[in-house]
Amino acid sequence: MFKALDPLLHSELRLAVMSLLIGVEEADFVFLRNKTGATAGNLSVQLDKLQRAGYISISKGFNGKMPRTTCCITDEGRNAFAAYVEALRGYIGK
Amino acid sequence: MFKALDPLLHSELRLAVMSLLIGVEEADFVFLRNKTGATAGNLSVQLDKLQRAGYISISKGFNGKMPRTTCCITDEGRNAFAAYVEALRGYIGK
DNA sequence: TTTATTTGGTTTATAATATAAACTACTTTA
DNA sequence: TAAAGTAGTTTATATTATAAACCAAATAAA
Repeated sequence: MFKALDPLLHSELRLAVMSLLIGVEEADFVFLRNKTGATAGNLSVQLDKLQRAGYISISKGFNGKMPRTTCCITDEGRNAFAAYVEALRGYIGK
Repeated sequence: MFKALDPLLHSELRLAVMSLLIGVEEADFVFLRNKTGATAGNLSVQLDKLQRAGYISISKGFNGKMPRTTCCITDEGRNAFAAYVEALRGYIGK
């Protein structure tokens, strides 16, 4: 009845990030920060966790002279997100 | 887009408890422990938090000679649960 | 030109949380 | 009456989330 909820996704900010990334090809740090309203520090930490989990890939480059961190959801991330949503339904119905 | 998720409900065990309570008149400690698979200690702590938040009411009595803790969701709890589910939809779609 | 200020982050210290282990109090069984 | 079980609570610990502090480079202002 109550399947375990992936603790990596059961986190407000990480879930928001995954939710954003699932709908796009890729997204950069500033975009994610703006959309989520998170502080840069918090976002940095949570992106790192998602990357370590293999749920997203992060690449660093430059936009002109400014640094640019780009994130992209992985297949593993997509699957984990789908499984999380499915598990959640056991808690919230529908 | 991403509404804040009530931290009191964004917790696996507390959410499971609320999910159970929303469907019944009342439920006792042992029932909740069995259904959620939680340890008694963890359940005790989380029920206390839900009560302090006003999301459930707890009454203590006896079943014959054995102690019996009965829980019941409050209107506030119902509303909070509904709001939480609604907010979640902003993250997981549908 | 040097001195703020802004941008795009990371590191780290702290507070909050979740959880199990240890404990209490009582009952039932052998 | 000793041991085991029931129904919990308390508390110690590990994990987490978060913001504050920091860093390096770019740009704007004096």
